Amino acid sequence: MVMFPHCYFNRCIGKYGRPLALSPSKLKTLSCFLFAAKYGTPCAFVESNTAESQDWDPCTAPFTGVLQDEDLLRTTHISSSGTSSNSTGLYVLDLINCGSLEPERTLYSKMLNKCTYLRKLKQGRAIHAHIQSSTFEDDLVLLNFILNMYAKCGSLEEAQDLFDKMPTKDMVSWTVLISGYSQSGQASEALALFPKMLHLGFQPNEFTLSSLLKASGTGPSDHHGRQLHAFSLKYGYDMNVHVGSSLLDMYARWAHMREAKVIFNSLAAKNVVSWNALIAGHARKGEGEHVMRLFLQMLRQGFEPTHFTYSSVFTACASSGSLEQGKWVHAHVIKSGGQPIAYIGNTLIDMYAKSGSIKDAKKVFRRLVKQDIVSWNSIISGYAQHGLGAEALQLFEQMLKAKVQPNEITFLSVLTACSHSGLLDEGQYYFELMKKHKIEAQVAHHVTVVDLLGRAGRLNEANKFIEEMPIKPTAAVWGALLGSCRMHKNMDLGVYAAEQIFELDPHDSGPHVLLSNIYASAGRLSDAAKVRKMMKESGVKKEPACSWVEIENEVHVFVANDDSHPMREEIQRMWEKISGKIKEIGYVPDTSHVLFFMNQQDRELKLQYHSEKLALAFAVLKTPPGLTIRIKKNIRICGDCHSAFKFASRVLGREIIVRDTNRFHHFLHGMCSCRDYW
DNA sequence: GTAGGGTTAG
Repeated sequence: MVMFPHCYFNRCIGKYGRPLALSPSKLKTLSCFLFAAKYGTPCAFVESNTAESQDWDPCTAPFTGVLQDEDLLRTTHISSSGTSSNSTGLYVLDLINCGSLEPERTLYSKMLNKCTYLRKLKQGRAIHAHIQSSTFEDDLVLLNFILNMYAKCGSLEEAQDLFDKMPTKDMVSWTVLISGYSQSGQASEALALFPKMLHLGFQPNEFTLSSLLKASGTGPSDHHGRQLHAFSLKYGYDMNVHVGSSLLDMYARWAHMREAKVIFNSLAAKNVVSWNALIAGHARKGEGEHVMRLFLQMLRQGFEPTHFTYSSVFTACASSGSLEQGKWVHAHVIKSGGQPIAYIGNTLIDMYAKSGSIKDAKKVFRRLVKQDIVSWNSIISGYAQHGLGAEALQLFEQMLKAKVQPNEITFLSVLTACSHSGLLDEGQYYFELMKKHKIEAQVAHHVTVVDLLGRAGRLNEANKFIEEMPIKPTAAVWGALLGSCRMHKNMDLGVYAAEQIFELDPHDSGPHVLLSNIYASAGRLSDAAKVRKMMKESGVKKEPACSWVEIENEVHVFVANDDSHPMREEIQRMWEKISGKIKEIGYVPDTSHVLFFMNQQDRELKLQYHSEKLALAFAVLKTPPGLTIRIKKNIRICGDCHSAFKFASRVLGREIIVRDTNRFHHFLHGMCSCRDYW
């Protein structure tokens, strides 16, 4: 390499345009540039962290970075770990024509790697162009670097193009392309390369297999994954910890947890990734207890959880609503210290919101160093689920002020907030606002608008809205209308909506029950019976209702009419006590939500043992007076329980929070936060 | 020397 004369350092200028004197001592801390490409764009600089004043030689110092900007090049100090900061504040001007330096091959590769890591496609392209006019034009290793740069920067077209034109390819070339497709979500393209490479005589290695397996975890069917599994077994790759982890992750993504577990157990050497993949699989299925068990097991075996682990654990806590467990794990994160809160902050917000503590969710949100789109969406959605519509809308406006671009999820949360708080005008306003932000309304957005109009009693408008939808209405859209018809006792439109649903999704029990209830409350008992019969004949089954409460870190599950609980007699006595007290202050059992063909007494009896009531009675037995009771349900709370809980919050003098599949209900002083919208 | 696996909002 040509020696780089020291006078070139004078071309470096400081932050405010003044020449920057780079004394040998400064060279120790500041970076200086070494190379400028003919085209002016790509530049590398070296960090003199190994330098010792005069002995330091810029030509032999290790490369650690690439200059980033185009014309006026502002260098970003890049530490050897690859993270960047602006600490040097060094500006470099006019690097063009500073010499006819011919870069070394390693220089190209280092620069390409930095472009790849920093996702600098433009600079990468310039380096590619430069290489094409050099003697390294056909260098396989350098071409692989370039290929990797295009693939990682998301330009799969350029990657594929280069791959096709490469005079020779090796396993790395194939793996780079496969992983590129796999990482950019183009699973089918990645998987299609597998037979091609076999055909050309290339044997996938552990790297290739991992990438292919990742693709099959998100691909169109688990068929490819099983094929790859067989291949791994044949060549003994299944024992490799990387391939093994990928295999287990692939099965976990297909929710084949039994197979995932078998692979996990068979792994001689497990690592954090294997644990994370297994935990994430169970977390995706909402198996909270299982996740907690695995997490503890992992700790006991001396593995250090990463932010991936915590994210999955919090996701699991969010879906089971285990506030105590979530808090415990949160404390564990803080105690263990090492985990950057930024990575897991968003899952924490979600966990607290879904476990019923919106206050803690807000606290975490406020403390985040940087609030990104996911943070905002999580907190807005949290407020929406708790029926705090005004607060959710306020946050949304704050988000716009903070110049964070909302996406379709943001708007869905905003619309849900309006729907859960009965804010009709606001809902319509924000639905229109989506167009301004160039976000296309999806089915889910339309559902919330139908819901909003329907609840407000504007059923015909809601129907008209559905008719004029630019996309095909789904069962969920008609379901929103049907629910509103039930609420406002509009039988004709309700029947019409139900018919649409039965065509689109004949196996859902919800609409059948709603329709039969609509008939029943209109006095059309024979029609109601017909719907029930239809349900029975077509094998439509209702999901068994259950509720659960968490007491002292343990989850207790209750099923309707459950008489298997060891404390059932005490629980029943407690409910009777509560029931007596609330009847005194005006509670009247609302039997219209129960099967209409029962007599009044049977209906009341049936209602008494609704799972949420059992859960409430149990919680009252097991917790000190005054403490907030948190109950979770796997279906929506029924009208009678809703009414009973309002009275119960008064006679018990404590807050009861119920999370159902739709939202949160905070019962306090005889009222509910949903203001009877649910 | 270049290639691989694990999170988050609906």
